Amino acid sequence: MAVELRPSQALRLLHELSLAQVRDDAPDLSQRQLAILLSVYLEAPPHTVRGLAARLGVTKPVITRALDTMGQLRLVSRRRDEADRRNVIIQRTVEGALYLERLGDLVVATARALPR
Amino acid sequence: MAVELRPSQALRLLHELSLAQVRDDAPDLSQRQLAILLSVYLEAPPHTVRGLAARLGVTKPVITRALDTMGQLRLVSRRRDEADRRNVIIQRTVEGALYLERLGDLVVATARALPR
DNA sequence: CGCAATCGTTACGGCTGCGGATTGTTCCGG
DNA sequence: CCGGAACAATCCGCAGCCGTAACGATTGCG
Repeated sequence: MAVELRPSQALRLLHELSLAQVRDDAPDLSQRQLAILLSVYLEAPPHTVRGLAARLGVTKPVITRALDTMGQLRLVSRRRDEADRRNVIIQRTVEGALYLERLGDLVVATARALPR
Repeated sequence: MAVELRPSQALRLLHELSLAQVRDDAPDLSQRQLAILLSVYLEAPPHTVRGLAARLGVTKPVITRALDTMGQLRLVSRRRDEADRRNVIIQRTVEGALYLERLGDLVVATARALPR
């Protein structure tokens, strides 16, 4: 067990985070998009459309569309799997890593400012 | 300073939370809706449409629409301010309190399970 | 070698939320 | 008492995401 947190603190944390997200008009990702992004960056590659769909419990078009959107934002990129050209490998990008780095820092800073 | 958390832990926390949210097909609120809900439940009343709009930095129709949606979900309710009948007072509900209670517990449980 | 299976994408109709402008009601100052 | 200000709701056209059902490309089994 690592992070001790009371329910009231948890809700305050979510509150501050949601306010921060809403205010700065960054291209706020949907819950699904964020889940995909975090899966790609935190779990071991390779990542495929089918694998992500199974991981999230959603259909494949959901993944394809989310990748379209996040690809335009340069948060992820796609590449054909040359070993099996039916597959598409989802890859990380510098912009995506930066996005998550700033997001992580925001959470840390917000958590640190919580009343005890 | 209360809650110590490293960036990698923060991202893992978000990852687990987003996966949980995506999987159970609960009526997942948008970021804005969540921000409104948390403002209503964590900040001191009374809450008005105008006040919430200013708090979030969005226009009033955004608040009205979000209240429509969350009102149908019974997460909040609306009442005319009898003192100034131009105002609408946003009120908490049992269902809303329960929703946030479960959400807070989920965050706590997820945080507790994070690797040190 | 052909044919079913797999994989990702696209097409379609529908739903929801958005911003901006407008409306109807209520309040208040002159 | 009345005209403007304040407030929330509604209307409008638009953009994004949804689920289902197709589709084209690729693979590998029989």
